[in-house]
Amino acid sequence: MGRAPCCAKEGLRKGPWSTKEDLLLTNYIKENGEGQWRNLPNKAGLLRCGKSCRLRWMNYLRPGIKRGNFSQDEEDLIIRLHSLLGNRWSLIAGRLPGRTDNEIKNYWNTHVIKKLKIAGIQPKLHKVHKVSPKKEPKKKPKTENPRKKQDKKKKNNKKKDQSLDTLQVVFVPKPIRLSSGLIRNSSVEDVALLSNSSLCCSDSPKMLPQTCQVLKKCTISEGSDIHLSAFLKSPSNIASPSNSYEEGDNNNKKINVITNDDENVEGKIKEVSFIPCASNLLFDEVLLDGFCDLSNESMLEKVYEEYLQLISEKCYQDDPMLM
DNA sequence: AACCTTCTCAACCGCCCCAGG
DNA sequence: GCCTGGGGCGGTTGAGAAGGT
Repeated sequence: MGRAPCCAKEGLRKGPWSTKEDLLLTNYIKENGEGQWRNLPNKAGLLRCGKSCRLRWMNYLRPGIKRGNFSQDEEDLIIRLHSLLGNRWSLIAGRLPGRTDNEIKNYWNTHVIKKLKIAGIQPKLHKVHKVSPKKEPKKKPKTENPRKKQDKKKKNNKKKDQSLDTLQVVFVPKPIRLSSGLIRNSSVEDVALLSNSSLCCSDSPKMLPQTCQVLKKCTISEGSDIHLSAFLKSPSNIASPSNSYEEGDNNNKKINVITNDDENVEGKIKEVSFIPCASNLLFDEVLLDGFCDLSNESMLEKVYEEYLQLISEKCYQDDPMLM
């Protein structure tokens, strides 16, 4: 049995939204708030799919949406965030107040890529490591139509492309979802990977997540609730000199930390700790391998410095929960 | 002016995660 | 543990606009 579509497709309007529809949607949300998108069209008197309503609201009608051209600062920020996060537009959008993921994605695809190419820069390839590789994708019931056929074709091409990519892929860590409470509870020295706010860290400029360059692989048992924290550069607090393997039973949490053998890690890792927390962090593996350009340490440091500066400028000002 | 090509971006689609039953 | 619905995300499309010939 297949999953029911998000809404009955028959008789629904598609395409550009009219002013009247916008008004209906805006008024309804003003009165009743966001959410319940599935039922919203009926209640609001709209002949639209719930998803379509959500998209329209999120991308255009929501208060505080910034329209128009991107400033140079915004563009720089996008480029840097993209180099760190890849195509995770929602994360990038989270750091650009008033900009939506869709807008940033469009801007990237139409403007930034072109600019980078002209400048002779090959935008970094990113591939998000799958959270649960063993999980089979859910099969949908097939009702062949031209669109579906097209999609199939696309899918096949995509598969082919991915297999080609695997040799030159840059792995990006899967974002970790943390509740705001945990962020507040964490030490100011912590460096945390957050889904909602991308890579985040303390406001202490010396606490750079330097270990990205030496941390080869973290394996966390499935279903672990963890808080990845405190990657600090400090010669006086070395976990282990060149190859670190830690296993601990912290509320049944199994932790393996393997550093890159090829790298001289001495003096770079103070601590790698995983603190159980209330949020649901479900992943098998975080790969930081290739996350940064290992061959150029100074460049790495520079990028992080810039990033941290950006975070401190943009993130903490706009995101009180991270304060 | 007419036609063709390229570009832009709003909107759609399928997939996935997560919470709740 | 499985199933289902809600919601969110990223990739892609295609109509209209802009530019070129």
